[in-house]
Amino acid sequence: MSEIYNHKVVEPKWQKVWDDEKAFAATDDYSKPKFYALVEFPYPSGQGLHVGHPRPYTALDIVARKRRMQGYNVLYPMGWDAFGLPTENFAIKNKVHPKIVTQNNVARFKDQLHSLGYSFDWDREVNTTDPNYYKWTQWIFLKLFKAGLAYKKEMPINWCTSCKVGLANEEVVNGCCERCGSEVVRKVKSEWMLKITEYADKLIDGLDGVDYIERVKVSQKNWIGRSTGAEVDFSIKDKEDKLRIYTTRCDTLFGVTYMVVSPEHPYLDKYQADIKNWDEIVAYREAASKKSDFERAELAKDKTGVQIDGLTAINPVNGKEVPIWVSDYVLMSYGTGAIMAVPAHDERDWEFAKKFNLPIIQVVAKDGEEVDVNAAAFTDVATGVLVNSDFINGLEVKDAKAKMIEFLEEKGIGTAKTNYKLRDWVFSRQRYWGEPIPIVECEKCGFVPIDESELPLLLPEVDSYMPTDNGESPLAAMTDWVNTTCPCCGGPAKRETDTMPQWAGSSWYFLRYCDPTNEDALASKEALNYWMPVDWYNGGMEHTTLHLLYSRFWHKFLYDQDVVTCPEPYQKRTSHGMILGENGEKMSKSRGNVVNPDDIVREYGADTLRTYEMFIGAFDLAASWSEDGVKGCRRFLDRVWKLQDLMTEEEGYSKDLETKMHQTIKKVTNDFENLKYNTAIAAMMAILNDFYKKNAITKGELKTLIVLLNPVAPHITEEMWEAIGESGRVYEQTWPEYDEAKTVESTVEIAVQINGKTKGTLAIGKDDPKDDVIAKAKEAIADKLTGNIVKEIYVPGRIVNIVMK
RNA sequence: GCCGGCGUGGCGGAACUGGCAGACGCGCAGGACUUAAAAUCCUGUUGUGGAAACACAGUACCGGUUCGAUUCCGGUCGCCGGCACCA
Repeated sequence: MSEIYNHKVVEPKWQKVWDDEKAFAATDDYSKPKFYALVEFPYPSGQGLHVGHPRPYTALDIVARKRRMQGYNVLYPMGWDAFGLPTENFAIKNKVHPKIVTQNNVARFKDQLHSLGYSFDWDREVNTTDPNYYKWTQWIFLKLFKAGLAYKKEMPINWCTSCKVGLANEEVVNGCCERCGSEVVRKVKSEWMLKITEYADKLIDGLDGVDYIERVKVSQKNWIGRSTGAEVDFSIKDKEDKLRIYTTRCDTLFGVTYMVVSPEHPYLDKYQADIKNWDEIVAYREAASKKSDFERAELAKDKTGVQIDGLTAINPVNGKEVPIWVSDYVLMSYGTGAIMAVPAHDERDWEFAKKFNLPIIQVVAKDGEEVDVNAAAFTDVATGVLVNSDFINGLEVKDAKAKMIEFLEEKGIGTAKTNYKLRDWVFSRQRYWGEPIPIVECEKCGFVPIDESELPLLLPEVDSYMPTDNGESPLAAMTDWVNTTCPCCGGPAKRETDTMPQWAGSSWYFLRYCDPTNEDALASKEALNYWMPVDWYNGGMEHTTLHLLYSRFWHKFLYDQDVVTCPEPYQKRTSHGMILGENGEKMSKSRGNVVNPDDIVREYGADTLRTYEMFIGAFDLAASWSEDGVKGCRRFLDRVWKLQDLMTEEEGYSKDLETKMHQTIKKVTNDFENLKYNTAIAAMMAILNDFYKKNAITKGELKTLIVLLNPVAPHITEEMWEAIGESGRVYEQTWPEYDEAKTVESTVEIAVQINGKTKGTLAIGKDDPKDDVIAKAKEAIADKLTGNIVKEIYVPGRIVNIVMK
C-alpha cells in the first residue's frame, strides 16, 4: 500500500529539483520551434498574491508545460511591474523608501509563486524599477521624442485630488480616480503627451491579422472610435471667416436648421463685439466650465444652450441663413468644436430643437416614404432615401454621402475627414516612484533630449517624496538634480521633473524577456526575431483599452523604427474571468470574503489549488470560490495517488479501455489549447472512475495519465513517476499521442426515435449499412410502431428517427 | 441609449457541425467500515406519477424553420460587463 499523499513534503521537494535542474529555462537554440507564452506580470502589492492571480498563471503554465513535452523551446517568463502609486503611498505612510518596499513585496510574491510550482524561467525575471531595465524605457521615450511623437502641451488634465496626480482619460472611471476612487477635477498643466492618435489607423487595422478574442477586438475598436465623415465650411454672414463643422451625415445638409458651437469655441471671443447678448453667453460659458466632463455627460438628458444674437451662418448648399447656438452638448475636444444641426435625423439635435422650438425639416425618408419627424428623429441609415434635397433626391444614404462629398470637394467647401475618439496619451505624472523623463529644458534650446550614453537617468535619492499641493513632482524640490547643463549649448538647463506613468514599463516588457541582460540594446535583433511575436498572451479584460493598446502602440512604433521585426506584439490574446467570493461577490477586505492562496497551499497543496482553479468553470467567465470544490479536487488527486495500488505491470493499454484512453488523450490535448481546462480535468476524472470500477490499471495507462495530468498537477505526478520506478522526470517525457482511428468505438449505442422522441436504444456496429440499422431499430421498438411510417432517417453512428403519422 | 456576453437540476457547470439534455465535481439521501465521529468506499440523485418497467413535462418566455432545436431565425423579459451628448 502506498503512503498517504503528503503535499507538505512532496511539493517543496520537486520545486527544489526543478530549480536545481533548471528544468524550465528557455534555451537559445534558435533552430528549435519556439513557443512564447505570456501572462501579465503582476504589480507586487503589499497584500501579496490573491486567488485571482493563479487562474491565468496556471492556465498558461499548463500550455507551457505541455508544449515543452511536445518538443517546443518554450519561453514562459515572469517579472514585476513595480513602479506605481500604492508602493509610493505605502512608503510615505511608513517612512520606508519605495525601493525597499518594492524589494520586500517582490520577495513575497516570488515565494508565493514559487510555492505554486510554476514553470517560469526565473533566469529571465525583469523588474521595471531596475535601472538596467528602465534605461531602455527611457531609451524608447527618447526615440519617440526624436520622432516627434512626444510633445509637451499645456492642457486641462484629469487631476486626482487624493493622489495629487494627473491621470490619463483611461484612468478616470465615472469621474473618479480608477485607483483610489477620489474625485477627479480638471486642472491646467503642462504635460508630456504621446501621439498615440497618429497610430489610430494602424491600431485598428492591425487587429485583422491577429487572433484575439472577439470582445477584445470590439472594445479596442470602440475605444479608438474611428468615424468617417466630412468637414464642411459654413459662411458667417458679413464675415470673412468660415465656420467649419464635422459631420458623418453630409447627406443631410439640406436639413440643417441651426448650428451649434461648443462653449469653448474661439469664435465667441473673436466676435465678441458683434454678439449682442454677450453677457448671456459669458454666463453660459462659465456655468459650463464648472461642470466636469462627467457632469456634462450625466446631465445629457436635459439640453441647455443660448442662441448667439448677432452671428448667422449660411448653408453652403442652398444659401439659407441659419442661427448659431452655443451648447455644451458640443465638445471642443472632438471634431472642430462646431456642428451643423439636423434635428430630423439626429436624436441629440432633435431633443435640442424640441426644447428651443427650432424647425425640423425632413430630408431622409424611410424607403422613400415620409415619416413623422416631429414625433422622433429618423436615423436609420440602411433604409433611408433622400428627399427635399435637390441634386441628391432619391439616392440611398450611402450614395448620397458620396455624391455630396464629391460636390463639396469640387466647390471647395468641404472635404472627406476621419475622426477618432482616441486622444493622445497624457504621459506625465507628478510623482516620485516612476521612470524619470530624460529631457532637459534649456532657455535657449527648448526641450532637449539627454544623450543616450547618459542612460539610465537614475531616479535621485530623496528624503521626501511626498506629493506637493501645487501639483509639482517631488523631484522639483531636488535642486541639485534639477539644475544641469544643456546637452546642446552647454548653458544652464533644468531637468524634467515629471516621471512616466506606470504603463510605460509594461509597454515593452515582453521584448526584454527575449534577452533580459543585454546591455547594448533592449534585446538583440536575433533574440527578437526568434521569440517574437508572443504566441499566446493572457490577461485581464480591464487592460484591454489601457495596457494592451499602449503596448501595441509602442510596438508598432518600434517596428517603424526597425527595432523589432514584427508589426504586432501578440499573436493571440485571451482573457480570464474573475474569481469571486463564496457569496458570488467580488472579493474584498470590506466584504470579508477574501481567500488567501497561501492558506489553500498549506492545507490542500499547490496541486489542489491549481486543479481547482482550472476546474472551477469556463476560463473566460467569472466563477465563485467554493471551499467544498477545493476539497473535491483534493479528493480527486488522492484517488489518482492511490491508483498505484491498483497498478499491474503491463506496459500497454488494456483492451477494454483502449478506446477511452485514446479519447481522453485527444480531449485533454485539445482542451488544453482551447481554454477548456475544466472539461479536460473532467475527462481525466471520468477515466479515473473507470479504473476504480475495474479495480485495475496497467502501468502503461498510469504512465499516460501521469503525463496528461502533469501540466495541471506537476508535483504529485513527478512523485508518482518516481514511486512507480520510472527513470527521468515527467517534465522530460514526450506528450502522449493518440490514434484517431482508435478514438472511435467499433460498436455504438444509438437512440431510436419516433417523431424525434427517444423510444429506445440499439447497439450497432459503426459501419453497419443503413437498411440493417433501420430494420433492427424497427424491431427494437416494434410494439410502438402503431401508425403509418412516412419517413425513416439514419444519421450514421448517431440516431434513427422514424417519422409516423 | 449603444456595443458585447449570458440565461440549462439544490449549487459550480457539460453537450462536436442541429442528433439519447444534465458529462465531471459539489451538496444531499441511503448503505458499508467504526463503540462513535471524521476520513474512505458503494448506491441513488432534473421534476411529477409509479415498487418497478415506464409515462408525461423540461434548457428564461412567446412564436418560427426542421424528421429532430440548449444549439438556427424573429420577438419579449431578466442579469453581467464595457462605452456613453464623439456630431
